[in-house]
Amino acid sequence: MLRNLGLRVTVPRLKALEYVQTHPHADADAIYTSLALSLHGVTRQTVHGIVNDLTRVGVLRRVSLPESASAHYETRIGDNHHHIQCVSCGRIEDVDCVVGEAPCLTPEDTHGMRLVEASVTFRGVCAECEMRNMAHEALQPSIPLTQSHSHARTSPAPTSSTIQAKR
Amino acid sequence: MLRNLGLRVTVPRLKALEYVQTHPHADADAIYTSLALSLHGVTRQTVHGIVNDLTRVGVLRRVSLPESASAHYETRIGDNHHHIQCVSCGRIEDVDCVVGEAPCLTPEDTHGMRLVEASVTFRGVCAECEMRNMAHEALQPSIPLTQSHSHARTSPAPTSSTIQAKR
DNA sequence: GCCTTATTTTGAATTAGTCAAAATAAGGGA
DNA sequence: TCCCTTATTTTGACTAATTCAAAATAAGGC
Ligand SMILES: [Mn+2]
Ligand SMILES: [Mn+2]
Ligand SMILES: [Zn+2]
Ligand SMILES: [Zn+2]
Repeated sequence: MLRNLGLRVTVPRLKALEYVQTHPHADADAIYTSLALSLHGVTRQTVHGIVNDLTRVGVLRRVSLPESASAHYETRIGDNHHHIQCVSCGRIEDVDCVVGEAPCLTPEDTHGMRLVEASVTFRGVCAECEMRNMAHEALQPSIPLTQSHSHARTSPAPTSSTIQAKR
Repeated sequence: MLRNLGLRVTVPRLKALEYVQTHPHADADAIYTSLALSLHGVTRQTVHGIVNDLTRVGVLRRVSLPESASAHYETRIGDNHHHIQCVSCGRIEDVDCVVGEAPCLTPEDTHGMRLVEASVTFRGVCAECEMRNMAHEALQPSIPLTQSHSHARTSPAPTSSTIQAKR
């Protein structure tokens, strides 16, 4: 499978590929952690090399989301799909193209740019996090919204380049 | 303006704000470079503190794009707009909401998540880069697509979690 | 003008990832 | 099956963006 793409078949590559197949949207670190279990001396660099190679030849797709520090990888390629991510726990799920066909959105004004692609990411709160957050609210009576944020810069708030979605 | 938001009015804050107003989508480093010109001892930490504070109180909006390492900031807030970014030089322009109103997209299946927002980023190649690339192509005859990527991991290719856009 | 406390400065740490040279192993040909 | 070339992995160092924490400074209410 890798052979005819000009890549040598190695244990790290096979294990990494298998992991991503069973764990869609895994990031380099998750893959590394998994490989480290079975192989003794794998390093993060190895994993980065692997995902770069596999992405280049088209076996993997690199999924880079806004607000998300690390890149994620998946084997579901070829079909154009979007993603929805929980703003609380970071969990990612696939979302089929909203409009349908692959070319799905076009802006009014491209500012003279040749449009290459449109990236759509939905953000939300998953059921588990919703539940957990409710529990927390019960404990923390009412959040002091206009808190005069003392010394500590408390805001880990995920503000983003996003638009309100219809519900 | 900052005062009644509970923030003290300081020189770094005013300068940073002014810079972002005149340079939409500036990142922390650009702001820092600008401030460093007039103020002598400003540090990057100061800038990060400022953009965090201003983002928290809603004076700035943090724009985080896929494939983009650093966050960008703008004063155009409240209206829901998207962005188009040149994949070659990173230049960012505003794009009005494609669908119109603020709630603009909804996925078929939210996988049980409460939808919070939808982030849409267009990617393209700006006129200048298009021109520059053409010049390069003239020099580099035809790109050997199936290059047996020797030792060097050559791919700085910006693969992304995106969908092909209609042209 | 003083004092409290928010803000900035100083200094260090973290995370995701890249770069390059040396060691190792894949797999095509003998 | 063994060998050799060269791709891949390992080792080790480094960058960029950002955060954390303690000490120094300055805003602005009194
Ligand atoms: Mn996916
Ligand atoms: Mn904008
Ligand atoms: Zn969640
Ligand atoms: Zn450009």
